[in-house]
Amino acid sequence: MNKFDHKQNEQKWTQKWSETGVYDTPEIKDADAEKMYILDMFPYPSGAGLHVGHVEGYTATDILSRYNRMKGKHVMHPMGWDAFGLPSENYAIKTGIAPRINTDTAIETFTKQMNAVGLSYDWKREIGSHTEEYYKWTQWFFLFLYKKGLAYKKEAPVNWCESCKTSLANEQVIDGKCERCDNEVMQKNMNQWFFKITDYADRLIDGLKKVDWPESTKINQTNWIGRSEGAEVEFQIKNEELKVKIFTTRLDTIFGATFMVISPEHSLIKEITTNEYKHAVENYQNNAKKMTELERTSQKEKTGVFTGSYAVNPYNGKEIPIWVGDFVIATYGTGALMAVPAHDDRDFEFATKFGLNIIPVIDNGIEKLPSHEYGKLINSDEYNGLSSHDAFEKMITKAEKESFGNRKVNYKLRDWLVSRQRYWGCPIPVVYDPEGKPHLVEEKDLPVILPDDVEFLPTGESPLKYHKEFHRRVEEKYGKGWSPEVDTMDTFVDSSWYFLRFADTNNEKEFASKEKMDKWAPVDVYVGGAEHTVLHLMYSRFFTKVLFDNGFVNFDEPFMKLRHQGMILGEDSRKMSKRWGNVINPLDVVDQLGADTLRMYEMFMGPFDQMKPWSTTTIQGVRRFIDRVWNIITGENFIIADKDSIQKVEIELNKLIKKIGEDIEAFKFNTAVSEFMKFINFIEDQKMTKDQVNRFLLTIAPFAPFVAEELWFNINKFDGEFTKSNSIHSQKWPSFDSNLVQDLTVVIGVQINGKVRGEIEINIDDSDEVVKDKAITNENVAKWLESKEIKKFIYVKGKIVNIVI
RNA sequence: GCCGCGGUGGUGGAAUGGUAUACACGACGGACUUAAAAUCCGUUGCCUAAUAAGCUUGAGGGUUCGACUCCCUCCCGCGGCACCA
Repeated sequence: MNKFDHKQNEQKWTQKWSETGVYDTPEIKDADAEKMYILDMFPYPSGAGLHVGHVEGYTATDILSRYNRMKGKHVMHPMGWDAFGLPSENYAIKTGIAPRINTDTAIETFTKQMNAVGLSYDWKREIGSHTEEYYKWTQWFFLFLYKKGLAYKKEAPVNWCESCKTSLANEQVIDGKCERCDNEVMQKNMNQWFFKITDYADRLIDGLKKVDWPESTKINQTNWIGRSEGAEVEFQIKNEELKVKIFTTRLDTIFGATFMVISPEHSLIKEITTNEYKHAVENYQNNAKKMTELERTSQKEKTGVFTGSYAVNPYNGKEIPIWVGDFVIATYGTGALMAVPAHDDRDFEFATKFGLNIIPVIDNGIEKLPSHEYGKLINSDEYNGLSSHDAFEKMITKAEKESFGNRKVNYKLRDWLVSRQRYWGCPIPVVYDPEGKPHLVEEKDLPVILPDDVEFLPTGESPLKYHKEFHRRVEEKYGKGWSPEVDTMDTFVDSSWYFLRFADTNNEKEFASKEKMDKWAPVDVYVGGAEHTVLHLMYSRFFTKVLFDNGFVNFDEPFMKLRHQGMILGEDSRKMSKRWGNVINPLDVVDQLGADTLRMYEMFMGPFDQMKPWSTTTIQGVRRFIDRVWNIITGENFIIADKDSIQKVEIELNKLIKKIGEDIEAFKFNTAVSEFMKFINFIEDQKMTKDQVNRFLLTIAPFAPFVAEELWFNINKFDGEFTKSNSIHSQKWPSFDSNLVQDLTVVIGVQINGKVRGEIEINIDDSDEVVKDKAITNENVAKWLESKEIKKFIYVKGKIVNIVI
């Protein structure tokens, strides 16, 4: 058996495709031409190079892109680099190699590897978030958001690792610990820049209705935003002019409020604490301050201290003690809550520990307290007997009328902190005057250039702080005493708009022209890992909505259809990692078995979005399949003259073409590959016409572009000259004849009382009577029917017969 | 704890109301070979002498002529959020 020479062919075709521009994005001149924007989440170019997980997602979008090009759509399928980021900076600290140098090296490697896998990117549209041409516009977005009132600076607590001497992003805090050194993360107040994403909370929830995304991703985002509807109610402090405001979603339970708890950071603590309890409260506050987030949330028991003060319930005038407890979160709601121990777990725990009253006020048929279900009110004076819902309405009406409360919606979502005390990121386009007041850099002066020659000092502070030229630039322009912002932006800012830049990569006047964005955006199909279900996807949606509101784009959701690839595990079913020694390098696979094999194997492994382990034996089977395709088609006398078209082959080929098209569109690549295998099993002892072979090759071309191109070229010759227009990847997707894909005769099962007892061959148009006759006279069926009465006869057309006896 | 996804042969999986186990891997038997590899042919859910009967989609119940598929209860695994009032 001959083998497909993957090494020689892959090298040859990669070069020819690139030279002839087979994958260039077409210019849309014809306004009616249907466009298709297919995008992968752009990768961080790490020194480790491409891994098999990348290849899975990229192969899927590649198949989709090739298929849609063949379907005559104008496809844009670009690739770029999310190049700023911490790993490169850490590597630089360790080795002294500047981030720009190791990043560019990694990009070169990635590009080579992607080409080796046969990915059909339009490299003419390549972008990198670390280039001046790109980050000029990232800075422009900062100015834009500021001008729209959506960027502001304030002092706020940030995650701080004392050992690394740096602030950390939320996503770099794993279970309360620093991801790099495993030290517990502290909260530290710093003056930081924020984007006001909370203004868009409701629209970020509502917009999810109109996109085709995995349900779990939508739910994750909705939960992250954490909208909850309730009420704010003010409680008067007994014997004081002060009021404490609480937030509750269960106003209906307010008659069951037997105490109040406020967070240790609450601003009123000083004023309401009585002398008797002052010492204890201050102690408690100091303790809370010292604790890390992790210590505070992982305490087994509730803790708290009494302030000595009482709050007056506005509904019944009852006085309830005010406690301080660290389970109350200062930044959520009002930082104070009314505790209803009969109907809330935490309040119940707290009340039990400190011997506070527990009064049930909801009858929901559950004996055991605490009970959360809604029900009818009890122990609630004039509200007794009302449903929870009606009571809420009546109570809120009273509160609004007497102005001690109002309806309120709260969100878990916080504004987006974008300042990072790091070097390898996009500089924030802000300068400070001698008084320390911030001023925006003017648009015409962008970009604020990130210097390359920084020193990495062991202090952990932003290296830009000590870069003399970076400061001198500002003083020269603005005057003595002026200084630059030395923090850089979160890399998620870079990736919040990159998909728009692809539409117009060389634009020097705008981040992208409206005309080109209208043509290409939004992204039609977006593929990437499930680890981005919240942050990147939500930030991009936020940016898009701001642009929509300001007339830059005519859509307000950036990614219409989204799919996540499942993680590929090591052969031992563990996550691939150096530690387990189970890492598969896709380039080794390309070298040994070829790119077509790697691509088809990764598609064959299982459902696209599911986690699945690598198998070095199963992939051999896929290589065998590629070799069989090669052997059969190059075999002597396999291809027969056109006039002798074989009907049997024609039917199977038409079915194949139909099924593959459907599977690609449904992201069911695993079943598509098995269909190809079935077809090859079938065709082995058949012959095909040249036209049939061509149509088969066209169908498999998106999956195995190298072997398909080689066979296509060998069969069709083209006078030995390869051009863009005679590439198999420039051809039309074959059509199928719907009359041929419908079987005329089928074999169906005959069941008796639901158990299959025999099978019969029927004509698809056979009448019920004919089928019944065939069924009951069938040998295997007849013996079960002897001396039995047929109670019911069911025939589902072309599917099954069931006889009830 | 809450929310979501999943559980099918020895293994990855197919089938989303109609013949469960397609396709592939592995295993076993055979051909070719001095031999091995490669390749090719056959068998392969369990039980069984059997191509007979019976059993089988995490467990139990229900709806239906018919359930991997729909409904209820429970168990297990994975992911996300997590003292959010």
